[in-house]
Amino acid sequence: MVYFLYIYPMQTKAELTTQYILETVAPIFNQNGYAATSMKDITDATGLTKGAIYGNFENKEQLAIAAFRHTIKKLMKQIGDHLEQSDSPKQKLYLISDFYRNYYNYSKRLGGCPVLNIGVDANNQNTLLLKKVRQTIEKIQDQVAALIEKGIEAGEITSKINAMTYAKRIDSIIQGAIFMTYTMDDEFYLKDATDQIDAIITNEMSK
Amino acid sequence: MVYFLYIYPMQTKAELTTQYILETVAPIFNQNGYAATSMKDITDATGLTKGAIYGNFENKEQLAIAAFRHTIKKLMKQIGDHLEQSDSPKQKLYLISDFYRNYYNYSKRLGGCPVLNIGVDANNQNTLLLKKVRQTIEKIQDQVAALIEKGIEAGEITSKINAMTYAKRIDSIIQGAIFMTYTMDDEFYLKDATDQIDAIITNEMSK
DNA sequence: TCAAGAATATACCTTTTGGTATATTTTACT
DNA sequence: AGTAAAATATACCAAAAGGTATATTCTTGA
Repeated sequence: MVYFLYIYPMQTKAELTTQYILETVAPIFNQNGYAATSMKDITDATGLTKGAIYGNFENKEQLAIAAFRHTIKKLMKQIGDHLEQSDSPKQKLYLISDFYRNYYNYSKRLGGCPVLNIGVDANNQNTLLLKKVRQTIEKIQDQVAALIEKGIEAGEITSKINAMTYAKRIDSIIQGAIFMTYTMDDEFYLKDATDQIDAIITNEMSK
Repeated sequence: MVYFLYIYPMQTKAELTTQYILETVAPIFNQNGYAATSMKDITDATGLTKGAIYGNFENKEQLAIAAFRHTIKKLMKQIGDHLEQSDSPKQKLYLISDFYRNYYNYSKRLGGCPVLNIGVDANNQNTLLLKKVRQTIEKIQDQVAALIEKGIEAGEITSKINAMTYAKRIDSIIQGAIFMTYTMDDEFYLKDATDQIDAIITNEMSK
């Protein structure tokens, strides 16, 4: 019995199993969608039985929700880490653009863009999941808008623009480029869109 | 027997049934996605039995493909009709923007945007359906690019821009706005995006 | 109007679905 | 080390899935 191993992580074996299930299952739900993912897909991928899955999650829907949250958490952390390269709000805006420039390769590991995939999949299908997607989009937009506001306060960005309008506009452009890049399997869209966003920051938002 | 009734439409009763099935089923597939639409959903919605459905379509997949084509045909006709309001290529570009400005209300009747919904749904799921979506996107972009080229020839649009680049950029912006409008149930995105496209036509594309 | 052929309905099949009760194993703490 | 509790596996369930063979009904053209 190696007791000390359990002291620092403060995780029981069961909690690790829950995390393992989410890590394994999240990309599958993201890629296939809710209805197209069966419990057999899940047991096959994890190597666990239904007993184990249903011991950790109430049902398929709750598992899908937890899986989405797991992916979003990872994604948000990744973006946050990327933004630490600069302290300037304006530079952080460029860094957001920079993050999405290479988003195709990165998000493939997640099973695609969770916001796009689950957003479309849940629309008119799963109310709870759609709610989570909306919360995520709102959170991202709030953060971008806050960054713009900070830039205005810092004198880097012109006060003539409306922060939330630009946050929504940038978000919308990025989501469109993600959809096009995936559907056409062509990175042109993400490269071009991020170029355009850079131009917006430089030409419209800068003082 | 009212023979003349069948002279002009040149459609047998069976052909009308096929059309009726597609008209009824297309919005369901579009809204729910392929996997989440069951044959029971289809028989319930049409009031027909499996015998009738499978008499008219080989299987569920072929029905879904035919349904997608049916919706796209309707959509493309609608756009084409809308563009007839002007002969000027540049004005036609404004009309495309104008069409998508009110796309939320219009596309709801189709069960959502077929390009977005089926595009995301078919990605990594259904090869044939994804192929059809790609063909549709390419067709739309080719038409927009052709319009820009014509505008350049007519001296309405500057020859400095690359037609296909702008066609893809506009398409990507629109798809993003459609996704955001549906997911957030907020027409701001489509209104703002079409405003931005108008600005691009006026400020970047005009001579 | 009637017969042949086409279209549709009925009844059924196998497989898979999400989910669960219970048996077994593993974990964690004294 | 032993035991209670927690976690996981096994075996099963009813319902729903996509699909089909066959019976029935409807269309069509002579």
